[in-house]
Amino acid sequence: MTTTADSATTDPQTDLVAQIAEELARAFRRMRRGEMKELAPFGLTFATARVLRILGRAPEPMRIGDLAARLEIAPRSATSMVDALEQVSLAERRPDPSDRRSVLVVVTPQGRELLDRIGRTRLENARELFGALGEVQQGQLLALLSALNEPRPHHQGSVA
Amino acid sequence: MTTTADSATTDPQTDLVAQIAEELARAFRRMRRGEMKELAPFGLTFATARVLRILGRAPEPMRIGDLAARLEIAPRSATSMVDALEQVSLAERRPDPSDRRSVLVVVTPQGRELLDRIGRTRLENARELFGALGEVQQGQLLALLSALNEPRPHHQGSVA
DNA sequence: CGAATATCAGTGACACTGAAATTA
DNA sequence: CTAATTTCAGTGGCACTGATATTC
Repeated sequence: MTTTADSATTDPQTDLVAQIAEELARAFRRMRRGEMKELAPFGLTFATARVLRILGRAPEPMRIGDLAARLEIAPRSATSMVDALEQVSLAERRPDPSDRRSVLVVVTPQGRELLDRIGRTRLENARELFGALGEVQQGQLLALLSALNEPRPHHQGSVA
Repeated sequence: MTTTADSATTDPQTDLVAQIAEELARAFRRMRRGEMKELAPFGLTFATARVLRILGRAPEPMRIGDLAARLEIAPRSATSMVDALEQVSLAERRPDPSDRRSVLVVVTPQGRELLDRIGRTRLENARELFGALGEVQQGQLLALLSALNEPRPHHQGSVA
């Protein structure tokens, strides 16, 4: 398997993954651009809205480190995200009673309210983008993307 | 509207499109991060590599404006991209003989050479990511993403 | 003249790393 | 003391807008 193509530029397999990469990037950019425009009036960006959603879905206040892990970004970056949310009163830091090194982040009532609103906005935006697909196709797309993102056995970890 | 918004609403029912959006973003970030690491040694970034590929595929030298349109970015941004490529001698500006307002961008021999190399690198990276899918599934994914990106008439109201 | 083309200047978004402070 | 957690400081990537030549 993995018929390692010698003629990389003419291999159909090559073109396939390369094309997927292109289309994936394009879809993401379009989605991001659209959402940025929708969210701006609410004082949110694409990234901060995502953070707010994640915080809102969390069953309990999250620590910065956990948030970073969930977002797949560096802890320092999570700090800045929380800064941004706190600055517009959509989230708040609280001391963690069980560990004074930690900080717990909670969504404020305003944050809850906004989440509800942007949930609908986002939905329309997403429908605009994904509306080209029928429901069955949407399901397929979700399944395929989820499969991509699923952690799977890897050789040679990038352990430093 | 989640009036009974209790804590543990992970809501697997949160709209299909919302989940697609999440997975799409995740896949993009993973891809981007992986490629950035691969490309850095060559003095390229995710975006400049894309520009170089597009220039390399063009049958003839591209004008900045056309490049911007192809990239779906502002002309001013395309200028910066070309700056970056020119700075590392992978592309060059040329006067457009037919219009002195315009600039034509061409890939240098070094650029060609590098394109060939990163083509292979990129392939490995993409296989790493998309390898979770079989060839048939890859084809499906490409078809679905392409359908998303296809320009289509605006519509109000949804299928449901 | 108005329109198109590219560039200059400044900014915003979002991620990174490395170093420091606090606490376990 | 070592390790974990967060934050500070600085930087890199990549896009944007508005203003400014230059040329059509």
